[in-house]
Amino acid sequence: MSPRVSLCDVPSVSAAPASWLDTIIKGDCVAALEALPAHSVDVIFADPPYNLQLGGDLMRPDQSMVNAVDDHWDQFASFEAYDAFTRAWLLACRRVLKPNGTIWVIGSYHNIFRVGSSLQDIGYWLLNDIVWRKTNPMPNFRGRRFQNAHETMIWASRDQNAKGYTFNYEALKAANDDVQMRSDWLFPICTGGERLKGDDGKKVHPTQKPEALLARILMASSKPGDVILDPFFGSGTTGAVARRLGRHFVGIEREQEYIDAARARIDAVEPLGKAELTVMTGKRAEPRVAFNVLMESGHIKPGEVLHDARRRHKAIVRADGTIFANGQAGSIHKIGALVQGFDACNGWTFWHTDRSEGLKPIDDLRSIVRADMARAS
Amino acid sequence: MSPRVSLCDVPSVSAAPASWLDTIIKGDCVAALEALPAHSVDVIFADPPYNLQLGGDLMRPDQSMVNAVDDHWDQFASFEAYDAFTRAWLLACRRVLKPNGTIWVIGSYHNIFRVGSSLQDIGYWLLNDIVWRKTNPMPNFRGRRFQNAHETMIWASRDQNAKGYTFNYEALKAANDDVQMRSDWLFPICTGGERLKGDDGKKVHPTQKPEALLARILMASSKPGDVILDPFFGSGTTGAVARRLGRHFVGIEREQEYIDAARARIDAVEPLGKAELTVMTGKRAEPRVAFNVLMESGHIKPGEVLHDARRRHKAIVRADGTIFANGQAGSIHKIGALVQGFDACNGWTFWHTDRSEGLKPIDDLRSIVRADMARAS
DNA sequence: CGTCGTGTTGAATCTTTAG
DNA sequence: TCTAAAGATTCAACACGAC
Repeated sequence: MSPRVSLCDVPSVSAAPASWLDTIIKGDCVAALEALPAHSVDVIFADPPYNLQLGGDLMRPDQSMVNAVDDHWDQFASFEAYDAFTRAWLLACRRVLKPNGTIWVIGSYHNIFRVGSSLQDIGYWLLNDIVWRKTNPMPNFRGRRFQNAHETMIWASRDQNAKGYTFNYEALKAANDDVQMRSDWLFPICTGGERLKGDDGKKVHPTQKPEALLARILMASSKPGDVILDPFFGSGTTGAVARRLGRHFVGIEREQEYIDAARARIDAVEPLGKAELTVMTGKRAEPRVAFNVLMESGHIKPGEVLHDARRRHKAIVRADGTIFANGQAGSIHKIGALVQGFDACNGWTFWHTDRSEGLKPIDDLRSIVRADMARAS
Repeated sequence: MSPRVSLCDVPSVSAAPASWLDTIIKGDCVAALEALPAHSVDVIFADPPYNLQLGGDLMRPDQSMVNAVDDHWDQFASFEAYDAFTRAWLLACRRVLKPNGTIWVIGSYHNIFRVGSSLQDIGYWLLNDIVWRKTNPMPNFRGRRFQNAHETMIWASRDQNAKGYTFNYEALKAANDDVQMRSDWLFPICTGGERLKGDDGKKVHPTQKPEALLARILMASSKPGDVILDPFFGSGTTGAVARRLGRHFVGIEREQEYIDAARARIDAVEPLGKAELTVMTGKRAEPRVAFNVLMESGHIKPGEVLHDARRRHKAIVRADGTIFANGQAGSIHKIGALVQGFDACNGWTFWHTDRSEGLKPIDDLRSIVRADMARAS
């Protein structure tokens, strides 16, 4: 845990393990990075402040308050200030990165465009942007925007012409039902037993990342024995996953509270054996097809009339993806319930198209769309 | 199709349709934008050059050549040159945008970070970043990166404090099986019969966007009759979808070949009828009905007791249109908040009448009054 | 031991109108 | 251009107690 190590330009294939390996360095990330040897790190994962720029409090519809990220470390005076901060830590990271090393940075639309531009300006070479799709994101409570259901990660090499960075293409493909791993990943946010909580039962860190996300990142872009650096260590997810996967880690963190929690967490991790390190991960099911998908894919057209199985009721499809009957518009479920006088209805089985083959439930069309999607992917 | 129209600052509610509506303007996009009146456009969709920075030709494993986007319009000498270009057209767009207008920009990791930063620097306010997940993306042939399976769109308002931009939240939600629309969208890329092809059988435009994508964008963020501008019109997907959905369009394009293809394509589009285009709206769009109107119309009488849904609280209606509980009188909202100990409350859904049918929210009475008003008018 | 109902929560740039 | 008031708004998990 001593940040003061002798500077050396050896590409870190030294025999004796460095003293800063598998430790958490307390302090400012730029200063700590500058005390590390150059070209000593294989992969960097960085989860910097997002610069959320929140206004006042936000209330849920039930009048409970949303626990906002309003910590002091997320406050920046301007885009210029945030850019200066971003450039500083990205430059310091680039110095400690091996020539064939890569960096991952995660962010939201508040900051990721600043980060991406800075990466390019500094000389990093973008390899991919990866979308983390959340299975269970927070809703948009006011109904004035789309639900913010993803975050973006940028994967970049140190230089445009960097050769030989690690990318375990074959392993990823094998783990992904023998098709290459895409740039959109589906994971739940970190909740339940994985989420670190203090004695008061409250979450230790406001933005703890799920281990599954880090596991895929490290399995994809590093090898056992590699050195993984996280300049915004927080609750230590990067360290915990690195240790479990047989990688070395270096964390940098300013807050003692986070350091203590991270160290205890990492100490409790049982590293996997060599055999188990081969491969993991897999595809998550995602069969949901909403009614608008049927329209957008051309299987149902605006103006078409839908019937129930006995032709007692009918409804007209509109371009916005709602259907119209009895003077009211709404979802296939709502209108299905309305015309029957019920509280609820499964519109997929209730409503039918009436074409040359006769009445067919619209659920049949959904099956076709699902088959198309499966064949295409 | 005359780019030279007289400059006017009228907010475009002029009686006679402007001559540039539903036309394709030939020329440089910044010059053409500067010839349009200020504050005249509701929604902009822009698909700018991606600045792809491709090195040499890309070969598939079978040594066939990938038909990369290497047109001259996609060549920029440096990030600085691309940024200057980006700022210029984004500034010109901002001038023609109505105060409550919004802009969509689509891009890939090559350019979207430059675009997003420029949007923020210029003063646009980011509303969402939307991920277009492709069901059938091009594979990564080299196996050195993740399959690039998505593109990113940024949705932004003209200013941070812009009020009243169009977002058809309720319709999107209804079409999405009654859950709010997320920021990750799944669509196939444009292929098959939809893809414009020349006499030689080759695709007319290298990056033709699918109509389904534009349809969701326009259904989400515009109304029938709105003006939709596309400064990089290309093969005219924006115009074709706008026409079909009953919106006006303005396209700007430099290449005569694209203009010809787009015009023929748009001319063949059959606009949908008014009924199919009606968008489902929620309570926000309903005329305001104050509580005292319920009393004046006899739907609620002074002295009646209101309850919350679980009969935990009650209040008495007074002749002046206030209600009384816990020793205080005030609006249905204020007293609803008071009895619950909250800062705010929607009294329309909180308070219920208790008559022969049991508890019913007073919002139901408001619906009846609205229906009466509609019938009378 | 389940099931059901209730309550809590997560990186959030989250309203509109009248006066 | 202010402020105050009206009024609109949530999805997937998890935890916990009751039964």
